[in-house]
Parts: sequence; structure tokens; C-alpha cells
Amino acid sequence: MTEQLYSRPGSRPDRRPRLQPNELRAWKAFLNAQASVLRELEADLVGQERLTLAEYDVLVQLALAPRQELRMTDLWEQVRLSRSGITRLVDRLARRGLTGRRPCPTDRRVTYAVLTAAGRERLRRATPTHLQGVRGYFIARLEPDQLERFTRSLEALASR
Amino acid sequence: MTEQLYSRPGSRPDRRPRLQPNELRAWKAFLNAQASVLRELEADLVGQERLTLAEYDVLVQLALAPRQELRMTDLWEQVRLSRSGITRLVDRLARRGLTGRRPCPTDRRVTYAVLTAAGRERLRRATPTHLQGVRGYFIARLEPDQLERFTRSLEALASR
DNA sequence: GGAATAAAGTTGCTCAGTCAACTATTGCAC
DNA sequence: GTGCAATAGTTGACTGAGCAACTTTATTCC
Repeated sequence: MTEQLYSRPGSRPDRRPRLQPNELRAWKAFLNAQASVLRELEADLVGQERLTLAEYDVLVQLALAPRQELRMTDLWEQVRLSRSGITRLVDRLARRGLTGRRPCPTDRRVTYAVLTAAGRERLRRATPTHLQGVRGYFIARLEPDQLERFTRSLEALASR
Repeated sequence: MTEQLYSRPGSRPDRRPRLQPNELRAWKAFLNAQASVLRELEADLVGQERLTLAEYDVLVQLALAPRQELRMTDLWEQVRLSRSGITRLVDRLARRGLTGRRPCPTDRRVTYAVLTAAGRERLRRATPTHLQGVRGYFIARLEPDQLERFTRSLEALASR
């Protein structure tokens, strides 16, 4: 994580790509920013609403979907999780009554995850907490006039 | 994750802090950037060197320490992990012969984690992979003239 | 239309991580 | 110096995630 191993100044000419000090600083800042913001945000959400970020995200996706339901696969595309991760997450939410499952009549391979009334209500309650977190731990710490540039840099980092 | 739940345009005046579209975009980009970069980087490191990022990080910290050893607590301060997480990570590395443990003679509560020769060698081998990852998935995707600003924004996000 | 291939979803296994409880040792107060 | 609080580290129980293997159903291709 620190200097020597990343760039040895004055060492031999080197085919290995080493990191410059400012690059290293950027990298560290990137790691720290993620850890910091997500940790704080998730702590609030779990502490106050018993929802992890991933669970919250699934509820949001369902709430936004046409009939408040999504095929597992579509959910998988929206949420950063493996297929089995989705299965289990929806399981968990279902056990708590926040989602349900509905088989698709036309394609018997597919299952819809459905937002229940309780799920909708839970989402409604959790949303202010989450938004306050995003505002407080993310937006508020950024210079408003840097937001645009910052966003573009972040977007450049996401692979295709 | 998408618009309606974050800001309802034209709804009643509202004490709840909602997100503006550009703020939402920034937030999404932040999440995606993290997921993307870490996933790619870690996949390389695990695939080629059987080391997770956290394990790599611990090896680096030890390599940089004075006698290539650190108290568990100091390690804990450097690496984003719980105390027991550190214990177990060092355990795992020790089982693979990459670290050792040494009791402190003056304070019998403390244990030093020590980098072994094998650990040093493994780190040496893994470093190019990691650096290529950081360069390829992070630095290379950023505009050089934005790096400084980007770093400052990231640093602003890390809580004290 | 039948065989091969692909897609959707779940399950078993394992792993890495957390929290809370615990032991052991040291430092501090008075 | 005794007693209490703080510090260092580990352990147990549990959780959330991934991968690989598997079942079932749909699609494609000849």
C-alpha cells in the first residue's frame, strides 16, 4: 500500500509499470472513499431499517418495475450480485414478507420476484435514511462545482 | 436506484433531502466504478496469484514494516478489516506459509505477524499483476489532467 | 420432429467476514 | 499494592456471497 513497492525511484529502467506517487495517492483515495462511504451508509441502513444496501437496492428495483415485479434474471442484471446471490437475497426478503415469488405462466422456467405491500412500506420507511446517507456521506462532501467532472471520471472507470 | 424514488419532481415541498438527477448520476457512477474496478482487479489477483486484495494488502504492509513484522493491532489500523478479520486473515496466510507469528517478549498480550521468505517471494511475484491491474483498470481509464482533481474529490469522501 | 444447445433458477459446498463473548495481560488510580 | 479499566488477541456462531453442478424448460438447427 505504500511507496517502495509501488515505485522505486532511481532504480533500473523497468518494463514493469510502476505507479507514480500521485497515481498511488489516487488509488489509495479510491479505496478509502469506497470503504468509508459504503460503510457509513450501510451501517445506518442496517441499524435503522434492518436492510443491507443490496436488499434495499432489490426493493427499489422492484418498486420501479412495471407491475412491481421482475424476473430473477432481470433483477440480476440490475443488482451487482451473482445469480445464486439473487436467489438467496430474494429468499431472505421473502422470509421477511417483503417480497413474494410468482411463476411465469408463459415461460415455466422463469420466476418473478414481486414486491409485497409490506415490502413497499418498508422501502418507503427506509428511503429517507438512505437518501440522508447518500447526501451526508457523499454529496455533501463534494464541491458542487466538481460534481460533474467527478461523475465523468467515475463513469470512465466502469468497464463497458 | 432510479428516478422516481429519489426525486419526485413537482411534488409537495419537502423537508426530506431528495437527490437531483446529477447527484443521482454521480452516486450510481460511484457504485459502479467501485464494483467494476475492484472486481476486475481482484479477479486477476486471485486467478493468477491466489491472493485476495486484502491478503495482498497485508503482505505489502508487512513488507514495508521495519523488521517486516507488525503487531496485529497495527495491521488492523492499516487494513480495512475488523480485528477478528485480521486474526483470521493472518491465520490463513500462515497456513500457506506466507506469514508467521511471533510473541512479543516485552508485552505478552501482543503478537507480531511476520512476513516469511515465502511471503516475500509471493508478494514479489504478485506485485506486477496487481500494478498492471491498477494501471489498466484505474489509472489508464482516467484523463491524466483530471487525476489531481479526482483524487481530491475522493479524499474528501473519506471520513476522518 | 428430434437432438443438441441455451437459458432460468436453485442447491450444496465453501469461504471470508462480522459481532459478541471471552481470556490474558497491562496500566492506572488512589 | 490492590482493584478496576483498558488493551491485545482469539474464538464461536452466524451471515452473505461465490462457484460449480444440477434440474427443468425453451429454442435452435438440421
